[in-house]
Amino acid sequence: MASTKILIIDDEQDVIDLLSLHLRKAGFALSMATDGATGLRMAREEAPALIILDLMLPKMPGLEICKVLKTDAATRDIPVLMLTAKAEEIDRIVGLEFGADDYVTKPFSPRELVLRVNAILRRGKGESTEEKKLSIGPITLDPARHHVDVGGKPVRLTSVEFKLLSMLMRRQGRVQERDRLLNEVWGYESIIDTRTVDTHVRRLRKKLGKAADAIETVRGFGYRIREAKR
Amino acid sequence: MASTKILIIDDEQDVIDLLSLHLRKAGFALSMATDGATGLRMAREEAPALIILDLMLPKMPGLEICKVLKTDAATRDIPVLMLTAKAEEIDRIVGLEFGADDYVTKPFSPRELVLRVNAILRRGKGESTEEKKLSIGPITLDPARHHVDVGGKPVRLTSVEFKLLSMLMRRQGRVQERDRLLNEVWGYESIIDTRTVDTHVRRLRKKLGKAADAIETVRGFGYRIREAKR
DNA sequence: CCCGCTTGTCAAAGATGCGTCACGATACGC
DNA sequence: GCGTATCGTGACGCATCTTTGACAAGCGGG
Repeated sequence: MASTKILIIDDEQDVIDLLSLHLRKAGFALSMATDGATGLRMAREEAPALIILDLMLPKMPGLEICKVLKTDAATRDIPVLMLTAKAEEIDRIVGLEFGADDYVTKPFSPRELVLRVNAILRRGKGESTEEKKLSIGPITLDPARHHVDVGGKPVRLTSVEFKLLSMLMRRQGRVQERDRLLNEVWGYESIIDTRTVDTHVRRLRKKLGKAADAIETVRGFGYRIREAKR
Repeated sequence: MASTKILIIDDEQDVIDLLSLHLRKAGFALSMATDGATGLRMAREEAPALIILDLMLPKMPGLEICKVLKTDAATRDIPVLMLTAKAEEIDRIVGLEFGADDYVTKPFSPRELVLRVNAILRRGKGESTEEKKLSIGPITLDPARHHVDVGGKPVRLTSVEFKLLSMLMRRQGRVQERDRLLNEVWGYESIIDTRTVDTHVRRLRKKLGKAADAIETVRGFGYRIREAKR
């Protein structure tokens, strides 16, 4: 990995130190900015491969910066990884579509962060793993538009249901055990009951209607989605 | 799940008891150390898959231990899960970051702890040791998707049957005696009747249909699976 | 401020798998 | 060929896991 450059925009020195440590260890080159204006300038000038952006910044809010980044042609294609304080903010980011490519909630585990960074960069190289529509049987899922339909008819899913379904579809055929789903769908901080997964699976099945049986129960392990038939 | 080893470094007996109880129940093998020096030694000698480290230790502070662990080449790659007493310390830990991979604040919920442990271990495995498909004769077994088929046709196996089959297939050609099967399929120290193995082998054969004879009985010893013919 | 939607929790009901047993079948030693 | 040890088979009750429906708290919108 020939030193991919990452730009960090954050005002807290602790966080910067932490990020630096682990990202350096992972073999990345770094730039830092402690305020939004500087961050934007550096993004344009240095053309980093990825930007890590704190949602809470003095003066200019992170979302605003993200918006600008995604508007400017020079920086539009640079993936943005958001740092957010609370899990609740996640939905707003995803929902309002400010263009962030991923997010990590504070406090985060360093390992998780590096993993995400790598994942995003890999995505960029692979040229469209993320934006691609997924479809299995009659179910079609469009990540970009947060949209799902079954047999051509649109289905309204809630945030959790959507994440759950897209997670299952991305890993189609492979069994996802409950706690894994918890970690990936509900995020790093969750301490919720694993039985809750069942409830949401049930709601999903209900909404999927005739395609409900696409989600198979693997007793003693978890759930998986039926393989696409060829 | 063949007994992954976890090292606990903590001086409070209560905490150790609590951790032991739940981690054992979750199927892990454990080692314990009540002080830092011993902990470090054991980490080097036993090469555990994960270390749970209390931040507050007599004599040597947890952070110091973490630092040493992350410096030593022999232990550098072992993930560390920190136990911290107060939420306020989180920021300091994150800020100072001596390389811990995750942390849990006391008092912690057992469920949360086990969840985190599993999550960390999964991460380590995820990228590197991608589970390989196994196939012998007409039988194909895919660990990732919990799927088996015989001559192209899928076969529905239950949890125990699946584990039993994959164990036999991993050790193809070699005879597996009952006790051994009991230990690996049913987990640590199982107290079930050895005849039970027969029952499950029978069920397996039944489900495998025409490929049933792939499992050979070795009278007086146990079972083995036929070598792959080429 | 109220209302509806979303979401996590819980308990009861339902489904499935698992371990055990008894008995018949088979292999092995003599 | 006989007896004994070992293995295969089918049935059965219990335990566990999953499903289901209902409920309440939280949040946002009108």
